[in-house]
Amino acid sequence: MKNDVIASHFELLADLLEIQGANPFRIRAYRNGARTITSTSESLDEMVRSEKDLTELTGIGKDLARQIHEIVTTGKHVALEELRKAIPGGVLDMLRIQGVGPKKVSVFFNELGLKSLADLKVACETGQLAKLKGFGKKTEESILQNIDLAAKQGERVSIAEARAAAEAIVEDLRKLPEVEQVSVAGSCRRRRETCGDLDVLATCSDPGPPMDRLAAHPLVETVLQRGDTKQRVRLRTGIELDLRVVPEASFGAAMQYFTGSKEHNIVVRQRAKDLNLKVNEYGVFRGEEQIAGRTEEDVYAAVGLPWIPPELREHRREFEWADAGKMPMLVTVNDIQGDLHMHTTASDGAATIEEMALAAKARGLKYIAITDHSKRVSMANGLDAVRLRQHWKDVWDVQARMSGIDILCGIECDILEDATMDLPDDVLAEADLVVAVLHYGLKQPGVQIMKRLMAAVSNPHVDIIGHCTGRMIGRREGADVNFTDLLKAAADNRVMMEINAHPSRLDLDDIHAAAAKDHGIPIVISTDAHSVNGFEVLEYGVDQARRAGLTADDVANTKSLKEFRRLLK
DNA sequence: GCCGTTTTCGGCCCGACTGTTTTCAGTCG
Repeated sequence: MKNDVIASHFELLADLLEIQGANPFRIRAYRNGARTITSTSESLDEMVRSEKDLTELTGIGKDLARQIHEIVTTGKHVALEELRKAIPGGVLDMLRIQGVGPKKVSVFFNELGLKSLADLKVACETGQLAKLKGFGKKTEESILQNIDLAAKQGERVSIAEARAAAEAIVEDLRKLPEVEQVSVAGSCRRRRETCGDLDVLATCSDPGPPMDRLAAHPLVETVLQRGDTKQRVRLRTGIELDLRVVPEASFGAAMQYFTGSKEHNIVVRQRAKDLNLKVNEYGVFRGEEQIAGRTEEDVYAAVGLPWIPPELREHRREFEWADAGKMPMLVTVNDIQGDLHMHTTASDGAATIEEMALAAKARGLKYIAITDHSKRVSMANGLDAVRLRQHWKDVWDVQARMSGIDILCGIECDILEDATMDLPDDVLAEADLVVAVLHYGLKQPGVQIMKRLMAAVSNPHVDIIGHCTGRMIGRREGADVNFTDLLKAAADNRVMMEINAHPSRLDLDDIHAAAAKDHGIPIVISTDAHSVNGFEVLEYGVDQARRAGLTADDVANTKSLKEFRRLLK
């Protein structure tokens, strides 16, 4: 059973408890537990079966440990099932409506007996809601307006889409002479894989001009809220954006607050409290006196912390690193010297070997590996042994007439459903670099998926496991990979792990890339470029590596080709 | 429900905006 499944049990339980009006700290305990579970690389299923002590995990106490044990060993979850009996599933859907939270849902269910979004819509249309105590005409109208969007609520957009929109708005606001500073914040600044909404922060003595400017921006569909310092809008794409305007002296504090994550900020504020200080979006205060706030560095310093890179602000290991004085110097795009996964017209790429090499060179890369598909991927015109050997000759020809970049003869070789490789060993042995991947049969049971991955890892010619789960973010679940076993085997067999930089892949994800580092496994960040523009996604891969806390030294393709070759088997 | 190098009980971050209210609750991030 995947960790995410267990975590979703606790998230659902927390939602149901909220509707029941349970102790908010008990609810938070369940949510904290869920967060810990999703950010643990090790499989909880494995931990239970090997009788490890789950309460060693932060936020998992005796009761949650017992419930995890129950879920894993029996497949049941009595606490959750009891609550679900009391509250029909359709009631939970109401939580997705903007402006409707657990308290209101509780009233709808308990006082009006509404059990679904459809019930609620009828109740609004017939004016039943406005008759309730604490409700009025405006609430009714607002619900009617938002109810059809409820299905879309909670949908997240890729980091690429999020950044494109947020950065366009930032650039536009920057043009205003009144605006002093403006920046993207929130999960987009933390470079999460997906964003649920967008956050933009500006400093300006008068919030009017930036708010007016945003409201008139072509990407903006409607203004949802507008107050003295905060404006919320919905973009035409459906995603919502918050603009916060604060005075210059509060910019750092507001950036810190507005970048989050919520969990990270709770720790920062708790630490401030322990020092008899208060942190809010306006600054760090001792009593009435503001002692920091202009820059983020000041804010962190005031609570005894080094500046923490936004990518690490998830309340995972950043405070531990800060306390130990071991905040990692995160890898940057400029550190990358090589790209070890790309395609050409020989399979499904849009550019020739030469065009790809020239484009890579123009981007400052020192070496690349040409890794077209193997034959199993017939729809991508994958290569058999004969075509592949000819292709490599073509690579040599290009190399012979090109200087300033080294080109490796590689292959993206499929790991077939029966756990054999798509090309014979003698062919793989001739390659400079073999990237082994799953493309087909991703829905096979975990046991078979692992048989395939373990076969690839123990193949003497495989150098890298590429996009190891095969997921497509928001569209397709990845394979059921047991990372505890995979990473151990990769470390034992000197196989590297890829972070695929394409914004719809990004696996290894941050959690497992961090675990790979713990195993001493070199990570490669590869673009999987299918055209000369395909190299542009590199930064998304680097961002994922940064979220994993990786330094340049942890990333194999920051090294010179000579040093990189030493990492190969 | 979790947690503890002052604690095994008594805490658990903080503020903006809205709609419904005369002082605040609910929602959101």
